[in-house]
Amino acid sequence: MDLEPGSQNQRRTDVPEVVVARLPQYVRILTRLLQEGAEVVSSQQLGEKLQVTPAQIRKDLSYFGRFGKQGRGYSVYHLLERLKLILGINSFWNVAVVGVGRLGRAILSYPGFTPDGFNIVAAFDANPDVVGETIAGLTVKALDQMDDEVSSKKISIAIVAVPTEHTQGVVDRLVACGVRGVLNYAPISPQVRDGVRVRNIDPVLSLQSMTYYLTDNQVD
Amino acid sequence: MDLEPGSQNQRRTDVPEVVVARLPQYVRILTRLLQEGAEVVSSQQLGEKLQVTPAQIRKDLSYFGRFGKQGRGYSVYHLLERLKLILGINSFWNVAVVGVGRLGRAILSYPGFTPDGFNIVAAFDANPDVVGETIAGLTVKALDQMDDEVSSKKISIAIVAVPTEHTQGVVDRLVACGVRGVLNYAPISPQVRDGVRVRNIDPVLSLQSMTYYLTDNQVD
DNA sequence: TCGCATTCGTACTAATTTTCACAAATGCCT
DNA sequence: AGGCATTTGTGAAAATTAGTACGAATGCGA
Repeated sequence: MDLEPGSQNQRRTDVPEVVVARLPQYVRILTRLLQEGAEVVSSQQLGEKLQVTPAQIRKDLSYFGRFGKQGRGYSVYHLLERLKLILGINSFWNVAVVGVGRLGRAILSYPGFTPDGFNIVAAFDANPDVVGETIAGLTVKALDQMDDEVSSKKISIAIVAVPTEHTQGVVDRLVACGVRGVLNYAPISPQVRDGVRVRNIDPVLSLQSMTYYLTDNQVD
Repeated sequence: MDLEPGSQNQRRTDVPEVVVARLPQYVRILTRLLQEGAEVVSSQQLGEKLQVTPAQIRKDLSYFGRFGKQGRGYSVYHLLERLKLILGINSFWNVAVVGVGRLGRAILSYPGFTPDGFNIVAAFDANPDVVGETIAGLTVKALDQMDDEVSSKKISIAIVAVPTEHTQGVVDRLVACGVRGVLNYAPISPQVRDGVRVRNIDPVLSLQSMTYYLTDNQVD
């Protein structure tokens, strides 16, 4: 079996990260189109909604296979299913939230994770005053229960919202427990071993790259 | 006056966005180095801390001028000052938060914006029950007071944390009031006219591009 | 059934971004 | 003062990413 481009068995490392990063956006639009009752969509229409060229969409999809029909476009339903499969979001992921301060509580109460298949099934905090509290139907556990819970509840992703100075330590413990993906809210970039993935949510960095374009000495 | 590369008067539109997006990270590291008492840093050292190549750092900086000394490196203090000036974060920005639900409250209480020069000076919400409430020292105002407040308090950036279906409308109103930068927390990408900048904070998209690499049929 | 308007998938080309590699400074050490 | 180990800034090369353009399907309507 070989791995020519366009094969469903495309080696995953051959796909540029930028392409992978666009797929969830395609999923978003397709989900909405499906709800609206659309059966077929062209790369042209998709491109308009996403502000990218139709060619880029076709190219992106071609890394994974041939999902369209000439003269017609893509089946909204089938393309959506395939993309979910490719991204691994066709089934649920169990997620732990670590750090139940103000931000952690907002995350636990945020209704946007579950509909997209991310089930928050555990919450941890280092503060004994918080441990035992129930938030959004979950009882907060102590950090030393992480290992047990991660195993028993098959948690592979953690959302980390702890103070900056504790973040690397918490991430290390999570990785030691078997967590393979981390969504970090602290303003640092935790280091992890190969095979573990980190995404950072850092609003200040976003603002700072925006102010560049808002200063007066700009041209555009 | 011409605009050869490396000039401090480099046309801002000639600088790739990826480069601009890296500058705030340089600022982060330099700030820490300054606190730690470092006086000089080489692109080599900077690169190690940021996991990028020294060449990339030198190239990035060269878009804006020549800040280093051969054989020595960069003055931490001076490079930091220059980068802050370039990014427009050498002085304060007044920021409004729109949407005072759970997420908005977490944002209002988040202590990370102020030290980096983003002063939250106003909060708005559509819900009359919330208007008048005081959170983190700010009294929540009604949406129709936005225009007055944005003018009188010289607000140029808004953080929007309202329900998805109201987001585009709120952003439109903000832009009409004169806001030129928007940090949006809803899972859509609001459309704005030229000259207005948007950054989206979307944890679900981050998770979905991560699960791709966590699924079993991967290679790396 | 045939022609035609669409639209995909992809080879090729263009643009962008990163990395390499080296001349030119710099300042430390003897 | 001179040599040497460093390290910058930058052209040129390499790698990556995006866009063009066209042959091959597809299915609708006459």
